[in-house]
Amino acid sequence: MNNAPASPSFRPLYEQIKVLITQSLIAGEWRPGEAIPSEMELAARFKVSQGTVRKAVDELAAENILVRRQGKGTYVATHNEEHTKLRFLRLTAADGKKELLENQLLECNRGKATAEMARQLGLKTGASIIEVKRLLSFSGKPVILDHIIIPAAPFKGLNGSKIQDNNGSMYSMYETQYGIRMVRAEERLKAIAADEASAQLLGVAVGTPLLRIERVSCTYGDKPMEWRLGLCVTEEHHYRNELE
Amino acid sequence: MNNAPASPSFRPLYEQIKVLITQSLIAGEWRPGEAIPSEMELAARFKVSQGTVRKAVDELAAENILVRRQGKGTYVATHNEEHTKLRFLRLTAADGKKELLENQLLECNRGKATAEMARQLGLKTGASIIEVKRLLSFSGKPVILDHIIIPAAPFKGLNGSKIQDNNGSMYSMYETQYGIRMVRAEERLKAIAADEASAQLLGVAVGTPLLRIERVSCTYGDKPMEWRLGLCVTEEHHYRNELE
DNA sequence: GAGTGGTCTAGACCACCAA
DNA sequence: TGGTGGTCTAGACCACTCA
Repeated sequence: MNNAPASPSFRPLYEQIKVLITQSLIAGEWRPGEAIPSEMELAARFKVSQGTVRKAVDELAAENILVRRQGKGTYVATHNEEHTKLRFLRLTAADGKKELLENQLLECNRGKATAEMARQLGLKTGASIIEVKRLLSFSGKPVILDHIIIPAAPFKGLNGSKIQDNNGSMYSMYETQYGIRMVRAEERLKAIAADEASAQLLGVAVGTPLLRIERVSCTYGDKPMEWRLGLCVTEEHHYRNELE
Repeated sequence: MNNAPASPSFRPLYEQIKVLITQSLIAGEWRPGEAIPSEMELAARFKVSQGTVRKAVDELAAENILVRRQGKGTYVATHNEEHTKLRFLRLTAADGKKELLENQLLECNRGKATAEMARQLGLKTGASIIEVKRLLSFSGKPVILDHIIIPAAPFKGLNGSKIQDNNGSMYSMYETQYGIRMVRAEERLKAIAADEASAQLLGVAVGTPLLRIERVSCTYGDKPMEWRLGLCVTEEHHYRNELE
């Protein structure tokens, strides 16, 4: 119905629709795993043509924020399903075999954000945080030692048992317990030598080369919500990456 | 003009157009950096509407195979321009500063593919290959020790001086000298300890943890064309990655 | 069969670029 | 000023899912 691109703010209509849909996701109007309204309904709601909604949804689907299912509808993407559960876990066995993943919780404490951590997570220095340490094992062998920090405010009441429930997927837990979905993450990888504490937990010799993965994960609107440091034994595993 | 999806092979028209465009790229009809025909011309050539061509080109642009420039035309993507030159190089300084990159050629030999290498590159065991070893330095400090293997057939006449010419970018050289563009790559990362030879060349102590990057790069049609093993000192650098 | 997303078309107008 | 890609619309028909 709106024939010309809106003159005041010159951004394409479909980008404005994208923003509106994202805002509804932030507001929790549709939770992870739920269906959003059909293209026709959205078109009516935003007073644009179906094609414009389609382009907005196409891009959100390309960003793994929505999932289209032909004949059924468009859904809010989730880390819960088998296929997408470990989407951010790039570590696989060298021989490509599928492995059983075990999760051992080591610590779960409250604390205050350091200046550096506050900067990473967009908080104020000294803000309340939750700190988790855990050990992930593949087929019984320790492989990843994780140190995870999240702001306490959005994750009220989080404790060790909630983490244990979701068979090791923190992202799955964030979604089902708090409706918070991580849509993007940035990682920095380095090779380091295992120190005494890490070596003992991972069952390797001190000085063993480890892959150090530092990750900041963001929810809708690129808002950082989790900082994570993983130390990985890469003797029998490697980190897969695709460049395009 | 074609109102119904073609009945014999049921694939969307725009996918067929994508294939046709890709074939022209393989055939070298348009070389890296050149403009391809306008959307209207392509639509006429393939006897479809402009919108269908647009969708095909959109996807090829999303895959970094084509580049659209509003008001000018659509171009074959390249590794030559400043912005895209080091697209596959994910290593950056820890402090984010820009650095001067130097390239020191160590070896450039002909050889025969081992069974494993032949498998990786889609060749027959014993096929002729070219083997390159080089050292990349950032601001004078050695950082990456590369071992590169490519099939000899498509790269006739390649030698050390051609590698030196393109200020260290092999991909740039492949394009300008042979019209072969790498569009995709798959990497496997591990942490290993520096052996004697690597340690000496990289100027670190034996046993220093190194980031080991194994990469297979593919040209149009996902045809593998280069295998590469990089050993990286990550004391002052890290490998950046974005997960979506 | 009704409803959803998926494809294709045709035509209008806008923004950008170069001559 | 003319050509290019970019946006938006409207309508037709196809493919898939489910009741």
